[in-house]
Amino acid sequence: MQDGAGAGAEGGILQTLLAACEEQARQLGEMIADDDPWSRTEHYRGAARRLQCTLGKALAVARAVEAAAPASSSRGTDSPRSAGGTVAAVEQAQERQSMCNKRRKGLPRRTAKIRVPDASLEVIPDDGLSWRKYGQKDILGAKFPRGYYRCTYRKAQACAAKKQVQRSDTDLCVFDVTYQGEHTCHQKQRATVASAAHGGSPWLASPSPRQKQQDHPSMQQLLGRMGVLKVETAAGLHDHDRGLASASSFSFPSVPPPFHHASEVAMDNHHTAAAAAFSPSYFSAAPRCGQAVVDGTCYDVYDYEAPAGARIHWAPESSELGEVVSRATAAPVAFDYSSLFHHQAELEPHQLPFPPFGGLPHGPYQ
DNA sequence: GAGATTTGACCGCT
DNA sequence: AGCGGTCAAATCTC
Repeated sequence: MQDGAGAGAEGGILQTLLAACEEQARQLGEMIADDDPWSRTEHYRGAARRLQCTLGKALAVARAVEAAAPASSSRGTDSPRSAGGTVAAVEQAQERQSMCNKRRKGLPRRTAKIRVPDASLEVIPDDGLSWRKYGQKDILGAKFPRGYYRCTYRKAQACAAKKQVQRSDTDLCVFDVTYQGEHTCHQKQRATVASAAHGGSPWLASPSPRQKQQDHPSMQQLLGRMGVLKVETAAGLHDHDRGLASASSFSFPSVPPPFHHASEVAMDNHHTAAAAAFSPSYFSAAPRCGQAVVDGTCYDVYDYEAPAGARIHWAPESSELGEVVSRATAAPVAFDYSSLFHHQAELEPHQLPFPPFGGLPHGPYQ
């Protein structure tokens, strides 16, 4: 392992830069939390630019560190990057736990981080699929237990899909959701959502899951309310109609990382000042791939793992910050959400931690 | 009573 | 040996 003074100095710089990123991201979050999100576009843009500037510096340092590190850096052992900053350290600790799980099972795993605005909330958005809890475990080093879920139709339709839900230690508003295996069942996701509106489907362990399901809109419900998708980029605004057809043409332009895009989703419901942003960003080792704010409830969706071959270039197998940064910098990509739906052989829509916009006219969601 | 959740015990991997 | 993942009986909710 490279442990030279140069790498150490770069690690210190990286730590400083990432700390600045964290602060700027926090400021951006505070702006978003303000009352009138629609009149603060310029503030968002300014904050995003500052964040982009700082992240650009951090990326340059990370690239240098990555270039200096051996190609075969192990993920399970200590690496020089691990001392590079608090974010990286936390992510690496999470990665260690995750890798322990990966070694156990060969099934593909995808991890999403879902943010809720209120740390007191005990449930996270329903993903539209029906899950049954089969276990809960206290995880070493984790403040919160991990819940184990599998598809409700495991026996009826031999569906092997599973997921694990664990609240983040560092941010009570964040839930780490790990999906494992694929849904081979034919459960009607949208129907599930409809049933949730009438009493809910079980999703998370909570004192009264059936009751609480009514109190929080599912991601499917959130997206179902979306009328117009306004994608705001540095070049301006683009409107997209709802539905799969739009999702198919929903492709962000290629811009230099780290702050590729900022987008907003307008809702057709007047009384819900709702906005959603989709911005693959790199201020976290787990890039956010989606966010929705509905009825004052904000949901961030991250995804930092993907099945091999899936066109999620910012989702390396290892979520070590250094690797994320390196790949993102070395090969800037146009994040193409449509690829998630086009390449079904590689990544089925129902494998996603959240449903496609407006649902699917065909396929597993029917 | 059916179906879902809880929870302690067990299994298997590292 | 320690830990994460799963099982299954007990319990809960509707």
